[in-house]
Amino acid sequence: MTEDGAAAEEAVFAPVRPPTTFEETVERLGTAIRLGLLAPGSRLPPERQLARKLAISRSTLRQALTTLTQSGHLVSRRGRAGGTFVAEEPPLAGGPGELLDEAAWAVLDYRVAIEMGAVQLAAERANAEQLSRLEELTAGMAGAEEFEEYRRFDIRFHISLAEAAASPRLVTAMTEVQGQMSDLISLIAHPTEVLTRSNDQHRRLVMLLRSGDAPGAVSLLRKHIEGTEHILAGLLPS
Amino acid sequence: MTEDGAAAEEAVFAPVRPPTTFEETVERLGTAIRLGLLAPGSRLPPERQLARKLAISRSTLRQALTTLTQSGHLVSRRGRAGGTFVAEEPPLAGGPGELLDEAAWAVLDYRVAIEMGAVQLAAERANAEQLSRLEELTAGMAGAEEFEEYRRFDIRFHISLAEAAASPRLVTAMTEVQGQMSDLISLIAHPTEVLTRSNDQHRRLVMLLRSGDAPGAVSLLRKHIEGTEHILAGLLPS
DNA sequence: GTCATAGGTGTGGTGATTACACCTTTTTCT
DNA sequence: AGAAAAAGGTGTAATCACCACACCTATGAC
Repeated sequence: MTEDGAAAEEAVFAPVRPPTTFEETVERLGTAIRLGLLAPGSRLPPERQLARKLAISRSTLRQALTTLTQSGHLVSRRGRAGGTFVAEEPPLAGGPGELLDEAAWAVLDYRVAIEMGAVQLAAERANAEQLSRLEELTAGMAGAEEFEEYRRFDIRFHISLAEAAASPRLVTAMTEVQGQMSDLISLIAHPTEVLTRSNDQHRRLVMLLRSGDAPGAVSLLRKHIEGTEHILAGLLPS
Repeated sequence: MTEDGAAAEEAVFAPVRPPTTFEETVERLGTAIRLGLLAPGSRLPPERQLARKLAISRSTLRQALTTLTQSGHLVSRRGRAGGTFVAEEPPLAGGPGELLDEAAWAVLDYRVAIEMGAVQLAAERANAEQLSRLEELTAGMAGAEEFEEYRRFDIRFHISLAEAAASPRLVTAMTEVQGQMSDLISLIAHPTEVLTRSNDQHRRLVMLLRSGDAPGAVSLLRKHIEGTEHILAGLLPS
């Protein structure tokens, strides 16, 4: 009883490795692009202005921009009407034979938490406008013809869920989760039947949110997530 | 529709400010001590060894240890049987008139997510041993005579929940959440009736986990958390 | 054709972090 | 008593990330 679980002790003495500002910035912008939060072709704010928003020096920001330019996420044009633009066809997931270590799979548990929390709070707080937006996104998924298009709507749907929860912190967490998920998602096939069924769940979820049925919404969401988990379970490395 | 919610955009361009290694280390160890994860009087590993575990240089670790020593969390003794020890009576919360800005309250939403996720997964995965430990902790709370003692058991209960979910990432997140919560908790009074009622919920929660009733457990937990939230709601700064 | 607005470049300085060598204190063992 | 061992305590120099700032270059709008 005086003994704590081993997991807690491990967490305390686990390696400390804060990311550098440069790394964080690449991660932030790169994720936003890969998730389609920054639309292809759209223009970023001018460097000096963006540096101020991010509260970092222009030099560091430029390091990040250079990295993302070299990786094909961004293109920059000089001159008066120039600027830094999101590439028309940004690279989607990591490289082709990307290594997926055990750590990558740990997101799944974290995802359960973030999504459940978002849905619970959305059921309590979402306003009509936010619910309409969620509905629009399900319509978008229904009309999508390629998986990539579907996936972009799907990502926005889940992030919008966090927005409907009116919690900036959950929006950040959800963005992070979706970014890490996309590596895993790219591993699996997506027959249209699966997508259709998945989108049915999205629609029913919105209905439950409309009626304020938090337990129902949470329970449905858990099932929704389990779908992905079961498919991925067959691919586990260990 | 091409417009994204404003919250997402804000999250992308929000200030980037990664903590330093020194700050992270103080935070980690300090939180562990304040939460009672490192018991008063217990001994930390020798500096060189701890530095290796944390994957940082001894110099940086020593900066953190010095800070925590000056703040009264640690004491160090020299000589062969010396070492660095957790103080017998470490300072609990932040200073007396600690400033609680709006940011401090954002934890509450994040807490909802982490706790709900932990409970859901615990209902799915917890083994008998872990459930017994949770029960022991409720017994500890029942027998506690001072609030501080109760609170220590309470913290361990919630962290053990995350351990029962078998998710290291949730353990880390839960530890972080509990650490940030403790500033808020210290703001409110705790009559014994409230604590008793709260612990009743703990016990019922364990029962639901035993029976594998995830929806029931999650729903109860949400109510459990709401209790704290409602009390705190009256103290909001804005 | 000029000027405003953008990206591109270079310099120097500061603070965080590291590696490494060495000192001091205290217990334990012979 | 004396030596060895194990711990914390100290100092130094190198490196790296980040920043502020000044300046150059390209180019579209008027």
